Amino acid sequence: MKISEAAAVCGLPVKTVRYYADIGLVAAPARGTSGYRHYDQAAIRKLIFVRRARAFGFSIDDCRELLSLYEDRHRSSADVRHIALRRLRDIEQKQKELQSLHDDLAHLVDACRGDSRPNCPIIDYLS
Amino acid sequence: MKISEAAAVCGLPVKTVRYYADIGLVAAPARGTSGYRHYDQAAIRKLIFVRRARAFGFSIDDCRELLSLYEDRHRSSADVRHIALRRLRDIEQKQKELQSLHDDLAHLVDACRGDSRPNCPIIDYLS
DNA sequence: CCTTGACCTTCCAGTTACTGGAAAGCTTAA
DNA sequence: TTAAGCTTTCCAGTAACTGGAAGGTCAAGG
Repeated sequence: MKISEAAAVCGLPVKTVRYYADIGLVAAPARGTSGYRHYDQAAIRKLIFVRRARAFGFSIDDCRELLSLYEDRHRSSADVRHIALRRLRDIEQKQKELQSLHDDLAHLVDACRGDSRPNCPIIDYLS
Repeated sequence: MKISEAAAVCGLPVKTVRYYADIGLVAAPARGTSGYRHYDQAAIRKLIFVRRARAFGFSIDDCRELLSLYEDRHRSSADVRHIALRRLRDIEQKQKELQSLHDDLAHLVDACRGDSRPNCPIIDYLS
């Protein structure tokens, strides 16, 4: 499979697939005489795996670790769980931050008349 | 006030204050013969304003608009409110995304035994 | 056989909002 | 005077791509 077909099958942009090859995340297994990258089923599976992991917000480095665990028949599920739990804590942290931002900002937006006059609690708060 | 004092007063890193000057967000009002930047009270107030706006997650470009509204005695509060509402919608969007990420990931982490065996619902989900 | 268009390659630059660090100039206290 | 501690500019790096240019490859149609 050439890169555009592989990308289409995996649901990733071609540029991204090439980028993943460049950084050694998911290498193309072979190159023909043309110099074109060729992707086999194993590479396709890895690309899909990475797409799903990225959708959870795992970093590229996390994806590297997850991929190597994915490939490792003797992995401990504890290692996988550890990475996932770390990401979960990150998400929860961000949720808390967003929640207070949201509440504060919503309060200000609510208090602002939003008319043609200059008086504005939002500006007041930031001043 | 030289830059390090201004930065300390505003609660910003020196590097950031210099960066804001470079990109024309908050310019230093004057330079002495030494070439040092000097900050007056108006500049200090702008820096603090920007710090607070950034804490709400407003982009640098948003900060530019907010600053110019802050400076404009003839502003309409509607313009301020519009920018804030846009940011609020962004926050809400992100909250929704994080919520579903959280739920899905929490479910998987919960289902994973986290022991020394390779069996792992997290890996299964990503495969 | 030639050309055309679609594909592929590499490489460079830009994105966001800083941050770190090097090399050199200024200031001030001892 | 000299050394510490400020300041300056400039360059590079961060995360994870994305856009675009210049040029090589391939398959089909005339």
